[in-house]
Amino acid sequence: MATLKDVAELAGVSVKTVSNVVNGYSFVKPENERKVREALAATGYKPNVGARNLRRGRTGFIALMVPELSIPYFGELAGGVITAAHTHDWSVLIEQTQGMRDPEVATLASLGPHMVDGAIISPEALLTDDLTHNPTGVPMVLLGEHALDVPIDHVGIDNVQAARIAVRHLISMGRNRIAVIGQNPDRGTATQRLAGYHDALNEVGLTCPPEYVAPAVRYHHRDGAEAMARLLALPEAPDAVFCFNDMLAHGAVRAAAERGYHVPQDIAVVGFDNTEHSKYSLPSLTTIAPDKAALAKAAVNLIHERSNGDSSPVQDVQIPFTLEVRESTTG
Amino acid sequence: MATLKDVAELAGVSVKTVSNVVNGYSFVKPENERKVREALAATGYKPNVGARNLRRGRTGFIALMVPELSIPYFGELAGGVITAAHTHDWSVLIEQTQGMRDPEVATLASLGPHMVDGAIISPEALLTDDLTHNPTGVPMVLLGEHALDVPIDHVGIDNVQAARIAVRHLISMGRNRIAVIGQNPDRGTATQRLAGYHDALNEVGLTCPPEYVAPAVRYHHRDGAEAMARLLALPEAPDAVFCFNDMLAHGAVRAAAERGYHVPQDIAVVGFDNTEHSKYSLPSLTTIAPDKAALAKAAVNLIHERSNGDSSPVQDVQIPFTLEVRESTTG
DNA sequence: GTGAAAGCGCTAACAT
DNA sequence: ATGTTAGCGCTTTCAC
Repeated sequence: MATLKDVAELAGVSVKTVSNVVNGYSFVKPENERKVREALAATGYKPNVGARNLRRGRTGFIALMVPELSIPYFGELAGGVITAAHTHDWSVLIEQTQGMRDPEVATLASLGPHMVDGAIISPEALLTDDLTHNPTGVPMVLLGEHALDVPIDHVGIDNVQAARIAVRHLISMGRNRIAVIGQNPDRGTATQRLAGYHDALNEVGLTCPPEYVAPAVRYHHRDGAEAMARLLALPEAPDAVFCFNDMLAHGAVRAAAERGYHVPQDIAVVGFDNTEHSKYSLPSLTTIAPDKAALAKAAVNLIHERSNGDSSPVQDVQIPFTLEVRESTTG
Repeated sequence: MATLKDVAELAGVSVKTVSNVVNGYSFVKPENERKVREALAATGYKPNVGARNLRRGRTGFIALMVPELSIPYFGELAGGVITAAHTHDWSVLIEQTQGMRDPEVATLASLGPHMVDGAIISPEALLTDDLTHNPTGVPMVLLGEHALDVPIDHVGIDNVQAARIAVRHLISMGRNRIAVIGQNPDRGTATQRLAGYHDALNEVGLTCPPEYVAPAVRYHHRDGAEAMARLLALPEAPDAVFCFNDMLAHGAVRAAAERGYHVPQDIAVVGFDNTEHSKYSLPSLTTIAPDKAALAKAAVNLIHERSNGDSSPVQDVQIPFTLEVRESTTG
């Protein structure tokens, strides 16, 4: 592999001159520039990014920490982050945690200024204590979960408001026995979505029996299916369900269908995340659609500003969302 | 950030000793080891991976190039690659190409020994010419598409055989007007799957009218839906469709349902890839299920062997697969 | 405008 | 068993 020195020797100039040409710095005598460019082409020189970054004190990478890339929401998110990162000349390093605390802590500890210029993390089991002191030493932004008392930038949507809108929609469709699937005291977002749900019910004087709040540890299809099965076994089954993500919702729809219930006639279902598949499922899924591209872009930009020395107060960026009304609530 | 030198000074020993302790090399006097460990803890030392790798002549990264991470198959694949890479102390850098040739070529060109120790690439539009001379200079393995005359390791499944098994299944369910969706002369895998399809038909003396071979440029839901719409508009509509991936299949199922066709009663559908969702869709999808974890592991191991100097002949690793029989063909 | 040389943090000879 | 030192490839003062 050709180095700067090789090119310099071939061109008969100093390393500095070659470096200048490569980086487009200062003025180089046209003749020298020509010679350098020829030598560059002849050797097929490619800069050693590692060495360059070692010298510059930056790494050229940002890390993205997610539970699992195989979950469509995180796949879509990661795609957006990669795209956004490219606009700042960053490559993206992806780490998976399975949504478990130990891997999350370990991943954070393994990150550092030597490895990445920043980290975008989507924690699932991390405790507030784990984050009171930024464990990475690089700019960090939190996605989704929002540990309130933590001095770290956050990007997300207004979960309370989003949940309220989702449930209002169900009410407007004439439903009044509305359940939720996904309650989980360890997830801040779940708590927020539950609050929005209660808000919407209260607004119209509806109440919610405690057994209508179905918990879920993971948010996979299976969990949604199991929760739905329990809800439908209740003496008075709900006529609508608000699920805290799309996978829960698809699992719930399937469980309903297996028991002979029609969605939405017998029971309406709303999801959260608007993953690609929800537009094509049978029935297509009504769901809260966060602007994922904006989310990714905001997170990356935040890292960029922070790594350029921006030390303004901790930010909480709100990303817009919409309610996509589809067949699972309108038939 | 504490450096090796800082730790050495604090512990009152040389950098070498600290380095020895950190890397677990040779024998260190117990007393020194203790002092070093204390200093390590006191300074919160973390090795500068960039510098270490610069010195070692490795980067600690492998690249994974895929069309889009938002496509579930690639999300699942990427998850597997990250997991497998960790067993060799590699972090994974993911690049997206949108399945277009220019970004694919550009990405390959941007990779190099300075950036990554190897690359796992899932090309979609790359031509044989782009690969006759490994453009990265690092060990590379091709996934899926298999440009036959290229001197690069390949990992994948036997597409001809898999397609044959899928279509045989359809035949065994009593179907005899079997169409395919996904034909694309630019994709080697499509050609192979089409061959398997024809094989299966020939085995039982069935023929396939040319209009039963529906092309698809991209392999998204929409493309499957459009293709299915055209097939159903045919004077003699098919009674089964073999789709070249699960997204095409889900799109096709939806298009059929929108036109009042029941799957599988009126038309059976088989997919390819077995993405997570296919187990929970309505109807659940019969599909070819490659062992994705094995695929990822094989690809990473190949890179590992090659980067350790293995220069045995080009390999083509076959990964096992199964046919998952579900509701879309058995109702 | 261009060259010489220092040094980013680390590891591997080499010396002790 | 431990210290000293050169150097990975690059950028960047500082002279010229």
